[in-house]
Amino acid sequence: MITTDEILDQLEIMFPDAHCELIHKNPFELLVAVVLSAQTTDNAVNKVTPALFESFPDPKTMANADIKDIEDKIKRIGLYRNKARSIQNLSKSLLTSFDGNVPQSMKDLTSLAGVGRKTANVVRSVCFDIPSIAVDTHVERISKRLGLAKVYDSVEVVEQKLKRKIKRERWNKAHHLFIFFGRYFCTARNPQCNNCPFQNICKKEKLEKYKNQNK
DNA sequence: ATCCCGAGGG
DNA sequence: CCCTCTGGAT
Repeated sequence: MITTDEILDQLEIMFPDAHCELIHKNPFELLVAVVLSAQTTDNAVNKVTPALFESFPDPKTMANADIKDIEDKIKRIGLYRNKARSIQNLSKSLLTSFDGNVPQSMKDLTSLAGVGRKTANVVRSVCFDIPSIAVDTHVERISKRLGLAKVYDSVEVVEQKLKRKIKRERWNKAHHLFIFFGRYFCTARNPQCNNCPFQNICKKEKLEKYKNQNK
């Protein structure tokens, strides 16, 4: 039976430069980019953020902007009304509660508009190098296909199981390895099962059977 | 459980 | 056409 460490070793070989692909120059920009990335490809986010940050480079300008100007800048990605409201309100909170800085604690981060546990984990990991496992659509799917979590586990349970099975010093890298594997190889539709090194342990069929039952 | 919500791929 | 994209708030 393959160990979790061996899975990660294999993924390191396949994706030696797995990293955060959201363009950002500072914690504020990453925070906003991650909020924008909900249910949206990071490629799409990277197309709108340069112009967005040129107009609104910091919490103060973002907080004082006309909401419609923010909406126009991000219209091409989905859920743009909610996201515009979130990043403006989040910017206001950064000014009033955190002296204009992005906080580091889970509690403070998730107090911000549009910031849930997944977004907070990404910011903590990438900006502050705090060991974290952010469970998004890719990490959830990969974890279940590789049998690291049960098909019926919630994202919270998936996070707990990954943290238990993966050495703490590998958490941050493991997250991006799963993202790259899920984004470029073990995709939701038409994954490259033919040349996959994990065929013998894959729970893909089981996961799909479970999902079909519950709809 | 539902809504938000455009763009790109198959 | 249908599915998916680094979810969160109600």
